[in-house]
Amino acid sequence: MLSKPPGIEDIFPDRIGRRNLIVNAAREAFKLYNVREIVIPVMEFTEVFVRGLGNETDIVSKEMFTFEDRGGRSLTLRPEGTASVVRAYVENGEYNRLAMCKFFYIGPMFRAERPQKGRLRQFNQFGAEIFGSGDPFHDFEAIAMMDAIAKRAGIGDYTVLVNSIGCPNCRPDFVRALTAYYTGVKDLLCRDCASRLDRNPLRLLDCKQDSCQPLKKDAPRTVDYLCDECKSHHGSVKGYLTGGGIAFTEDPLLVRGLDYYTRTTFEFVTARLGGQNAFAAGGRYDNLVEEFGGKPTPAVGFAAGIERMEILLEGKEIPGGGIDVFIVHTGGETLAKAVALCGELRGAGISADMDPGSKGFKAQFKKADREGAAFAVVIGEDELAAGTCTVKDLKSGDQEAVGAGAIADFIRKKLA
RNA sequence: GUGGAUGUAGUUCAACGGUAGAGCCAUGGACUGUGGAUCCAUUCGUUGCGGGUUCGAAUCCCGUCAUCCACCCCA
Repeated sequence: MLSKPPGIEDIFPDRIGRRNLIVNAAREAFKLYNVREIVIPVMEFTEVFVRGLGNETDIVSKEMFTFEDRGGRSLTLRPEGTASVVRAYVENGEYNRLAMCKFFYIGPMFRAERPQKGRLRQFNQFGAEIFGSGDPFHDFEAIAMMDAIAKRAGIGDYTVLVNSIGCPNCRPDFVRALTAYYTGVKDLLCRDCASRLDRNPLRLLDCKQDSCQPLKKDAPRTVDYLCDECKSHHGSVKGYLTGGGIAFTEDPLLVRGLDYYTRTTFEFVTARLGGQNAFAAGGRYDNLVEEFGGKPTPAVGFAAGIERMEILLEGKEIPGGGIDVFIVHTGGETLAKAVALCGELRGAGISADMDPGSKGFKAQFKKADREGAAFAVVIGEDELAAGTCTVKDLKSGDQEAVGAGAIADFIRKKLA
């Protein structure tokens, strides 16, 4: 039997209701926040991600699906959305000359990781990017937007973590202090942290090893090293959040794995995702547009994992999914009538289905029930003779005869 | 990339080295024209795959693949 590659899944109808709930919540919120959809390519020249995310990041150095096209150019299946949106924005003269643009995207991302709970090789994200403003209001807006989406989707018990990792002016000071501190306690570090010290010192703060936890207590804090501008920016973001009624927790240990972030970083975390704890995250990236060859343009954005949000919605009743009408017949001439009625109802905007095979009433009603039909419409010998149909409300069990020509209207009224 | 666990019917799981089974689902019947409840019946398998040990392997061993979980990393 043929099978799918590891970490890639088929999503059958039973999961679609839950996904739509999430995606619709996102679309509604984006509309409310005046954020417009952009469809970005599923693959880019590899350079887009190398330049965008940073050569040293894990994503770029070992998690990308990269291959050569027929012309020998290196292409990569997108591991995230921001780099593509920035590339598209910079490349498109019509949009990048506007003072401000807000975009959102929805679609699959690809990372060659070992799959586990909440972590797939092909997974879906939606995300938003706000270009053209360095104002802390927009940092707030990004967080508030994601918060609104989570709430609309019905996700509870999560925490919003917020931090500032400074800018190119003040971050080097912090990294220097951090490196100095951890070099001093080098012997106490776990294996992974020893390599982080060289590779990516910021991530030392993110270590989950028990033995490394005590070391964090005295480690330098990002917020203590911020320059005046970053400090005031950070303060304003927090002020907006408090004013906007968004509960958040300051987390000086929050650093992100991508190189492009500046100043604000944030994560939406929960304890219900196993080894993974974030279902959405983002931050400010004021230098990326310029990095991509655009004019200096501050920006802020976030991305959310749809499958992770799905996990948080598990066990929740998702309404809907049933059809309006299932048509029951006895074959022969009644089958012809049933087919005609089925087409008529569908044409009238009423969802309808039937089984053309010759089955007993019982089997057909069973099927109507399983399909979640609101009504069963019976066309049998009796109805044929009388020129009527029997309409049964499957919830109440009530049924009544309705003239054959008036079914669509009758159903429509009942559904309203 | 590292580590651990697990692979048996559509699904959830049983079966001491000795005939592969049950619940759920599905299909049909009880109910000749009425679903959800109940009862009854029926269908369903190369025991993931490949080797090995054995008179005999779902069971033990080796390999492999897959899944899950954790690390790493990230949404």
